[in-house]
Amino acid sequence: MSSAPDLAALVRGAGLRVTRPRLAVLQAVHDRPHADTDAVIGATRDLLGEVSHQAVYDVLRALTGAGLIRRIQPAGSVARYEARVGDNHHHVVCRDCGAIADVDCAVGHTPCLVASEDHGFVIDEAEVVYWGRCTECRDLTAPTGPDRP
Amino acid sequence: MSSAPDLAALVRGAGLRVTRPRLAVLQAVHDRPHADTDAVIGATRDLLGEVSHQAVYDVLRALTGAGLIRRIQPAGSVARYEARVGDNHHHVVCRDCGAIADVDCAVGHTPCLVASEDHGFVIDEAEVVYWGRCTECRDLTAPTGPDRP
DNA sequence: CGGCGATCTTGAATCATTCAAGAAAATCTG
DNA sequence: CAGATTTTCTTGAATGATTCAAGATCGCCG
Repeated sequence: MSSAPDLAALVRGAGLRVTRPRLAVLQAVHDRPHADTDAVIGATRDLLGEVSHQAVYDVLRALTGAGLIRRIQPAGSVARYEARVGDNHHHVVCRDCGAIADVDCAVGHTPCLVASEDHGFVIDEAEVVYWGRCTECRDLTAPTGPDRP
Repeated sequence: MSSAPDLAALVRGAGLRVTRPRLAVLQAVHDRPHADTDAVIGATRDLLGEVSHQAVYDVLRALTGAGLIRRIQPAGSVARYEARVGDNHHHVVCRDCGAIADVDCAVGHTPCLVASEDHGFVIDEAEVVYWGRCTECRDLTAPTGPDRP
């Protein structure tokens, strides 16, 4: 009695069949923003019991295609998913541990959406990734350089 | 004889030993911007004869670490490399064929470099990927929808 | 011209993701 | 509500980019 009915409505509203795996995966992604596939599989099993990893892969693809979740994949990382869709927001990624946090772009609502030269491409999305180091990783390397000969 | 000496100077200047594989890989990346690892391996072999793929992987990592080339990896793509470094430029990526083109950001020199909220992260780079469809792929899907029931 | 250490070769391993075929379940229809 | 139909899930295996590891080779310094 909380968000379960909402999720079912979301799934059905997207033109998808409502199944237990889909509800559980959607719930998991809602609960754990930026979780990778493996984490989603684990969270889904916590909610549901046994689920094949293939089912989770299929569901993630279906939900992504329906626009209910968003797939993000910073360079060097595995696929991650988030349920915050529809708004224009971007991500900060830690170069060391891969941690991800949300940020709203500083430049108005449609940041950098106009490329200086589009080479004939029809652009529909501008994705921004801020690279840096999170607080924890910075603290680890700052005091004593562990290994850099 | 044209850029060979320059490349050697570049490699040495970066504090790396000058080897034939390194020169060839650097040349290959200069010649083919946005080539993936496999293409770089092929181009390198055209220049050098036999080279192990592992050597190319090692070299690409070394050159990337030294800042002589840049690794780019749009979501869903394998690693690609380019020799245009040091300037602030971004990429347009075709959702269908994965083609990549360079673009300079429309917003001044440091586009979106200031995140509205950095969550304590120390940000050192803002990477922008424009997603869309290239001219060819647009022409392919527009006239007659091949498959979309 | 050695010698040391970085770099290349060879060959195998990893691991996220995908492919494939059959079983189970969800929606539609009568 | 049963039956038919199509989608979705399960099981099990394959793919492929990238990495690991150990030994041979080669660049660079003195």
